Amino acid sequence: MTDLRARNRQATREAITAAALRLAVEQGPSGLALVRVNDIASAAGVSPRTYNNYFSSREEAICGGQADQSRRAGDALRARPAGEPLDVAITEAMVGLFTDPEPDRAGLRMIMLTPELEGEALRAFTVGESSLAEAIAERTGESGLRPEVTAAAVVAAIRVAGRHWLTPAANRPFADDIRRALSCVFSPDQTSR
Amino acid sequence: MTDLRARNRQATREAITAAALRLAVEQGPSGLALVRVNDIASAAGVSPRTYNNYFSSREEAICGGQADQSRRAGDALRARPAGEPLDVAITEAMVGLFTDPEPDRAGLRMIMLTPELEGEALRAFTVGESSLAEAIAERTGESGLRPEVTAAAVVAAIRVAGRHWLTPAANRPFADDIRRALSCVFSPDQTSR
DNA sequence: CGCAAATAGTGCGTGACACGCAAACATGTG
DNA sequence: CACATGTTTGCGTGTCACGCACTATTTGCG
Repeated sequence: MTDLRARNRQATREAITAAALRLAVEQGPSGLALVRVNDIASAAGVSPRTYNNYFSSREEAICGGQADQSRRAGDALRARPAGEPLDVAITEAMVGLFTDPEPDRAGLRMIMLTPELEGEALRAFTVGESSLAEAIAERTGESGLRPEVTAAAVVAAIRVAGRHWLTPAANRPFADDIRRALSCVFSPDQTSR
Repeated sequence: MTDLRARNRQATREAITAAALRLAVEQGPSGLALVRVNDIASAAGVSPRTYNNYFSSREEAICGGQADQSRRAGDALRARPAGEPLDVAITEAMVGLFTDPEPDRAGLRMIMLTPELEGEALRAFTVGESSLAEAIAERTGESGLRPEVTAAAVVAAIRVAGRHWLTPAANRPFADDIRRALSCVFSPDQTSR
């Protein structure tokens, strides 16, 4: 097992992000400003100063969980069997990563649909790009632009899928939206060329 | 012509973004914190309070120009001849939009490679997605996920292209990188499936 | 085991900042 | 020329991020 210190650190980090996201959801997108640093810190059981050792803005704390998840994208792809074609490997890896467990609608809605969080939310998804790009490069043996572009396109597609999944009235599983979005990436429209 | 008011407003906005970016470039990525709101405002010839009417953070001001450019993505695509295949229409529209004029390397480097600006930089590029998606939907007659995913993938590819163009030693025109990146989007790797 | 070094948590102080408010000011209209 | 609408500005306030110094906890080594 890893360091006790490392585990504690991870635990506090998660406590803070969880508290931050929970409080933000409680206040709703309009009342984001009412979520004070003090509240987050005390809800997480740490001092405000410690909160600030982990995150340098409320936004970052709120989106921290999403960022952690995205960062695992590379490992998720590496966990797929080697023989699998690239497109299905990526698709299944992303479906597994982002729907296990099925995300909390309220939380994702807060992160993705609150204007003040837009920048941090994009960052949270985008931090996964580099790790995913590396994993793609390893798998395909390619280097240079293509793995990076593929990774960026995949992440972008998942973002769009998330937006659609949050659309009211739609009650599909998130996996469906991810699959549909990624299929747009892997087989672009040929008819309208 | 449009309102005098509207033009003045636009002029002030541009003065502020220009001043903000210039000062940021002067200090370099490490000294971003030294670029004070007061400096930006006085360099732009407005009061600090007015600066704050236009932008609610230094980061937003610095990246404002990039955001304005991205917002024109939809119009750029609409300006392409109707008969053109979608992929070349998008490619040429984006090349035109982002290389006329050829961007300032120092400015783009500041925006794209400064960690504290990452969130805003992503936002700046991403604001173009919706307008581009609409234009794609108009052109193809499709609706739903595909236009949005395509737009998001295109924007993501351009971001990657920008990163590569900023790579030291490479002295290609930006247009080359954009074309290469977009071709990865429009014809994904079929060999490694 | 016990001690020294490394690392994490905390309190305090400070400078900067975003924004509400209300008053001056500019611009377009009948 | 007056009136309505939109813009700039100064001031005051609450919040925040972070440097610094100190304490507590964990770790590795003799």
